[in-house]
Amino acid sequence: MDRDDGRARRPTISDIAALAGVSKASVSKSVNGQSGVSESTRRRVLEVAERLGWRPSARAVALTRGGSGAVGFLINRSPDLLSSDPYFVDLLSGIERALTEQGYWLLLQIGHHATEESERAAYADLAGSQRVDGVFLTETRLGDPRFDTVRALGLPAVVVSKPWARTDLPWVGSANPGGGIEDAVLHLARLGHRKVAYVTGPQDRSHVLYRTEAFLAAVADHGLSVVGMPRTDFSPDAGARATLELLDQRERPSAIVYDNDVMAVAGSQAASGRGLSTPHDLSVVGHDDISMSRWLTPALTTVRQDVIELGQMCARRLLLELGVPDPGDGWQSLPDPTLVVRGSTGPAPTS
Amino acid sequence: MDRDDGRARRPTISDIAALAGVSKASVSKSVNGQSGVSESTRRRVLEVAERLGWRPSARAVALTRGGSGAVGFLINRSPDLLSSDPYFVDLLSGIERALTEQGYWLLLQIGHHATEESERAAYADLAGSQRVDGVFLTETRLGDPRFDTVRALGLPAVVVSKPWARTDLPWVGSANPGGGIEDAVLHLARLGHRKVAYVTGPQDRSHVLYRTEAFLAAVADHGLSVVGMPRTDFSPDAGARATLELLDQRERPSAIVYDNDVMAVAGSQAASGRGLSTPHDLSVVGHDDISMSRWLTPALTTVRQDVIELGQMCARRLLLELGVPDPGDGWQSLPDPTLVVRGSTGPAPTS
DNA sequence: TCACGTGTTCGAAACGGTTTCGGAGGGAAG
DNA sequence: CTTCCCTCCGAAACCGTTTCGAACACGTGA
Repeated sequence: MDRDDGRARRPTISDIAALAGVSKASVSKSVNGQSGVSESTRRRVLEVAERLGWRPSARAVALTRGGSGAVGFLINRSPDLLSSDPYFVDLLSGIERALTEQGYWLLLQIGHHATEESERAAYADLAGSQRVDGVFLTETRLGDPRFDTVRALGLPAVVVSKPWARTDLPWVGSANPGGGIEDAVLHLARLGHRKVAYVTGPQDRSHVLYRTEAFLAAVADHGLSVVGMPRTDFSPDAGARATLELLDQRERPSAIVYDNDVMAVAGSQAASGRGLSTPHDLSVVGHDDISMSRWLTPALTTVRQDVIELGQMCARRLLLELGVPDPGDGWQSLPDPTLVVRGSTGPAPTS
Repeated sequence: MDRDDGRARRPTISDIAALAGVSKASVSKSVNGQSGVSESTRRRVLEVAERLGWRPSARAVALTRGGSGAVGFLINRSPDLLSSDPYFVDLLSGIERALTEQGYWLLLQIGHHATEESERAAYADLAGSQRVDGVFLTETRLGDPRFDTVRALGLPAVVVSKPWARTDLPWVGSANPGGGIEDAVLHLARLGHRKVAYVTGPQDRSHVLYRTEAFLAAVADHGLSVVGMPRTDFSPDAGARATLELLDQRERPSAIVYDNDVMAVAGSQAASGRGLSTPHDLSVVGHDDISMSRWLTPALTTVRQDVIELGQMCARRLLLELGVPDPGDGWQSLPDPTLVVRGSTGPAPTS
C-alpha cells in the first residue's frame, strides 16, 4: 500500500510478523536479542526485517520503554563568543564519541537566554516533554539556578567541570582546574617577572573562580604582585581594551595572563600598538591552546587541557547515571590543565 | 503514588482528565488550542495542568502525530579539524536560532565515518528509527552518496551550500560560492602579483570545486599564472608543508591563497622560516575570517561569509519542507562571500 | 410539541512497539 | 504410558497521546 504522496508506507512490526509467519512478540524478541525465540525463528525474522528495511520506530520504543535514547546539551552563549572558542566544539566532539558508541543521540540547543527564567523554561520544556533522558550542565555559575531546576524536574544531570558551588549532582573534570594557571605564574616568576595581571571573565563562572583563586594563590606563593585583574566578556576586543588599560596604569605589568587565546593575541597586538613587543617588553600567556597558537609569531605560551577527553568522560558518566551497564572505561580522573611554553613569554625586561 | 526511587510519577493526561472531571479528549483539545471545548472547560483543564506541572509527553505525541519535532545534523569530520574551523559552530548557531523559534529541536551527531557505508548507516538509523523529521546535508561531495540515501529513505533534506553535483534536493547558499576567491585574485592582480598559488582541500568537495573553478577563471581573466595548487586536509600542518613545497619550487609564487585562515597563518609562519616576511616578500589570503584574523600581525586578508545567516536560511528551508506554515522570512538569497582586505597582502616584490 | 441544527462532551480505537503470562508441544525420566 | 519440565510461541495488556464518531444537551423555528 502506498500513501497518497507516492512514498511507500513504512513497514511496521505487524508486517514483519505476518511475513515471517510469527507473532509481534516474537519479532520484538528477535530484534532485541532476547531469549524466548529459537535460533531458526530469529534468523527468519531478521531476514525479513532486513529485506523490508525495517527497524523499530524509536518513537514507539521510547513510549513503551520509557527512555528516549537521547541526552540534551543546552549551550547558553552568543554565537560570536562561541566560534572563537574551541571549547564547545571539542566538548561536543568528545561527548558525541562516547554517546555514539552506546547508540545514544545528542539533542543540542544553542540558546541565548536573556533571563534565568527563560533558561529554566528551556530545561523544563526538554525534561517535561520527555525528549531526553538526561542533560549536561556546562559553564556553571555561582548560585546556578539549574542545579535546582534539574532536581525539581527529576532530570538526571552531569556537571561538566568542577562546580564552584556545592551540589550533590555528579561532576566530571580535573581536580584542580586552576593547575595550568599556577604553572603559568610559576613560569613567569622564574623568568623574573614581578608585576603581573590577569585578564579574566565574569566573576560568577565556576572556572573563572577556580582560576582566579589559583592565580592569586600562586602569585602570593612566589612573592609577585598583582597590578590588575580586569573582567571581560571573553571577546578579543574586550581583551585588547583591558590590555591597553593595564598598560596605561602607573604600575604596568610586565606579563599578562589571559583567560583565552584569542584575548591573548588581541592583547599582544594592542600592546605592540603602544610600542611594546612580545615577549621582549611584555610576556603573554593564553588559555585553551587553540590549534593556531603554535603557528603565531611569536608562538603563544598557553594552558592546555584535553577537552575532548573531558567530553567523553562526562558522557560516560551521564550514561552511567542513566543505567547503561558499561558506558566505557575510566571517567574518574582527568589530568589537570598544563602549561605549554612557547615564544610569547620571556625574561622580564630590565627596567 | 511514588516510584520506588522516590521520584514522583509524572502525571499523565488521564490524571489531568480525572482531576478536571473531563475526558482525555477534552484535555487534549484544551492544551492544543483546538475547537470543540467550551472556554470554561479549557480554563479548568489548563489550570489543573499548570498546577500539576503537566505537559504532553513528546514521545506519545510523536507516535500519534507522526512527527518528532526534531531535525538531524550529521557532521562527518575529525574533531581536530572541527575546532579550528568556525564554520560548523556558526552554522549550528544559525540553524538553532531558526529551529528554536519554531519549537523544533536539533539532533546532532559528530561522526568519524571511515567508509561511505558507515555514513549511510548513520542516516538510515536516524531516518529508519524515525527520530527526526528531516536532515541537513553539509559538505557535499562530488557523487555524494547521501543524495541517494535520503531519497531512498524518503527523508526530507536540505543541502547546505550549493552542491556541485546536480540534484533535485533543495539547497540554500550563495549563488556564486567562489565570489570571494575571484575578489581575492583581482586584489592580488592589482597589487602586481603575477605568480600565484592556491592551497586547497580534497578535490571532491563541492565548495572546493567551486572555489577552484573561480580561482582558475579569475587567474585567466587577469593574465596571472598558477604555479601550484596543492591539496591538503585543511590542517595547519598541511598548510605549512604545502607552503614550503611551493616556496622550494623553481617558480615561486609571490602570493598564496589558502582555503582557510588557519592554513594561511601557518603558511605565513612557515615562509618566515625561509626568510620571507608577510606581506613584503609573500602575500597571503585566508578564508573564513575567524575572529582572530584582524588581531594578527599582520592582520589577515581573508574571505568572509555570513555563515550564521546561512544556517538560519537552511533551517527555515527545511522547516518549510516539513510543512511548517511560516518558518520565517527570506531564505532565498544569500550574499556572495566577500574579500576583507587587511595587512597580509601587499604589492608584489620587485624581483 | 416536534424536528432540527449547534456546540460540547465522551468512549473507543488507533499509533507501533514491549512485556507478561499462560498454553502448546516435545523430550526425558519414571 | 504418565508425568514432569523446559522451550518456544502468541494473545493481550500496556505506554500516553490524538482523533473519530456517536451521544447528548440546549435553544430555535415551524
